[in-house]
Amino acid sequence: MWTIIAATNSFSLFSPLRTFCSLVDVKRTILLYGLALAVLVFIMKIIQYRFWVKDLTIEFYIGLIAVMFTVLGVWAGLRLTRKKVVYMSPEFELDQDALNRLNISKRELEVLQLMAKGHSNQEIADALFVSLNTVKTHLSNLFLKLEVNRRTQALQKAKEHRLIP
Amino acid sequence: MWTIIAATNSFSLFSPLRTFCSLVDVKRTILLYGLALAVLVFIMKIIQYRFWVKDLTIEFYIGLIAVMFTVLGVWAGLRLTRKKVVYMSPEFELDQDALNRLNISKRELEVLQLMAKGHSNQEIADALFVSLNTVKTHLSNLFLKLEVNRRTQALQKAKEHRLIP
DNA sequence: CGGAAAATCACCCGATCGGGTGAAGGTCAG
DNA sequence: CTGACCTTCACCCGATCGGGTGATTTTCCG
Repeated sequence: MWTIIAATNSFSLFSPLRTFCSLVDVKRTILLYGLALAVLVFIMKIIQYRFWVKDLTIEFYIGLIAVMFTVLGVWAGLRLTRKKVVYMSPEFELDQDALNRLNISKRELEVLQLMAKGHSNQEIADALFVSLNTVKTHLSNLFLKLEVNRRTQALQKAKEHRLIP
Repeated sequence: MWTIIAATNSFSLFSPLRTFCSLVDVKRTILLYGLALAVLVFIMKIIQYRFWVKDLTIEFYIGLIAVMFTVLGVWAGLRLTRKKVVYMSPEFELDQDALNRLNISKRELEVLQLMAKGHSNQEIADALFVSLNTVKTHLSNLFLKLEVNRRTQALQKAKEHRLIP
């Protein structure tokens, strides 16, 4: 669970990694379903032989199976659709036109995205393996292109232009 | 389905109304579970008498019930937690619960909202007719309550808590 | 009424940010 | 090849921000 969230945070730009995580989810779900069936049969055997009961009512079986698979269904359903919760803004798509219109370079966009996450200039520099001065230069150019003079204003404008979620 | 979404959208501030909706949801879920059980028994009867089969294998029963209640579980789970999905809608509404939970005062919220618009501390002070020091105090308290130490991080957190759009 | 919480303001200090200038190397189209 | 553009980095300096402490007044609830 934590790894999934972390991965989503760190690599939200990489769809291949996201697909990989989903596959793992499905696999785990299938495995757990099999496990549940086995447990179910095991419980029935225990009940039958442990208490010398040969014929439990059909209603009991139905109830047992129903409860178990309802729980499993709820769990699986939530797990397989948890993406929607994590991604918070489902239908965000980078406005490529705005990028061209404002002449914002690839590197500047990266800095912008990290800034939007609340990182300081030093943290951005560390994340991109460049010096603090470089980040400041990129940000200065960004502020010029966005026609702002504060990072919070930049975030506002960038959101309006659909450059960040 | 659509009515539920509409209701959740329109009245997300009114806990009583939301509770009412939830109760309706639960009631409907219980009703549908009963219905499912009835349908299940009905299907079994049909299978037994329609095809002149007296003793279906226990595995068949298990499979049938499992599939049915898995589907039902997924459905119920998604339905009862659909709130999270609804929250993603673009329309913004202040989360009053979060305000109380985080102990954020009215004045602090005003400062937060102005900060979110990209204003500097001095501009916020001018807008609220208070001194720069006051704004700084409010922001310090906000940062404590939001557990951040930068205004951009505060914006992130505030957005997560649905305190700002 | 009394106390808790909120709102207001002040001062200090170090860290960060914003703005300006300059420069070196790489890429790529004309 | 050459010029435009991107990327990288450096230095400087003033403004702003963040954090801490302390204080007074106002508001509001028990």
